[in-house]
Amino acid sequence: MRAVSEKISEAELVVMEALWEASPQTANDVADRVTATRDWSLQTVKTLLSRLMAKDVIAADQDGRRFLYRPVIARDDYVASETGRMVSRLFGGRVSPLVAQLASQDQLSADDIAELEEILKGLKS
Amino acid sequence: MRAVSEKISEAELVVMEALWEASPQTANDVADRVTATRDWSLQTVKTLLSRLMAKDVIAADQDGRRFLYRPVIARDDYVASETGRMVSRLFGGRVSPLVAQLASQDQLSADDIAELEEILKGLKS
DNA sequence: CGCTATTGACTACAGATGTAATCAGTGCGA
DNA sequence: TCGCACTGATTACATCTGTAGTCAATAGCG
Repeated sequence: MRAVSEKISEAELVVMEALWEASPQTANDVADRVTATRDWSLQTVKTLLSRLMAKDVIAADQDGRRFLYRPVIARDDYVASETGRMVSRLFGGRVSPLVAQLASQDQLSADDIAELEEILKGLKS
Repeated sequence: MRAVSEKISEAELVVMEALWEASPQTANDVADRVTATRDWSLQTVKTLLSRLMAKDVIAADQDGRRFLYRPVIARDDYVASETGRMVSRLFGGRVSPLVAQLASQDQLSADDIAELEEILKGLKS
């Protein structure tokens, strides 16, 4: 729904994922989640939260002397916009070359193939 | 084949695309192609060529007092690696959620669907 | 009631990126 | 032969990004 205007950097995305997993969360909660994967300091996570606030992709509600952070954009919306950008940048806006590409790289498991057939069946109805 | 190690930036990619369209080309040729889409100066294009050289993703052969630039990595390889990164970053490495995503956004044309069926048919054999 | 621990805000700083301007070498035309 | 135009190399500089350190306010403990 809401367009994702500001660019979210690689490091910022890690923080977004933590917030998409659960929200709202305090800076400490987010840092705990993030440090499960990345060796970042608490300050680093806080800086990234600030930058995400500045970019208006997350918001915070005061809770005593701390803030509870939450995403403003849905993960689905972000994924949709990123996917669209990539399809247009790399595949001239066509989707099937993308799938052809993945197929040629042997990236498709048998399960993937079965699921894709299901999806297509649904679309043809 | 050759792994795409160095990160290619947005602006650099525009120059890469020009070289993938045709190669080898002089800096001026590249600039001409690039300025069809972007309002960049010749110097900007030359800087980007230098940076791509430093990243070893293009090479240049001397031709008199100028250079003839050419890509070192194939577009297919780049596209494959970028696609893989995106699939793992956004879709947990699974391809079918990607297609499901595109389907849900009505990004799939009838032609796409037909082509996808063809691709799947080929894979099942 | 004053001190300390907690928490957000501000500052830091190097490397990447976008976007050029300027410098310097050299081959070609006058 | 000499200067200029053309071309790559070097330098410039603001912004973004990654990764923190430090400052300042304040709420709760002793």
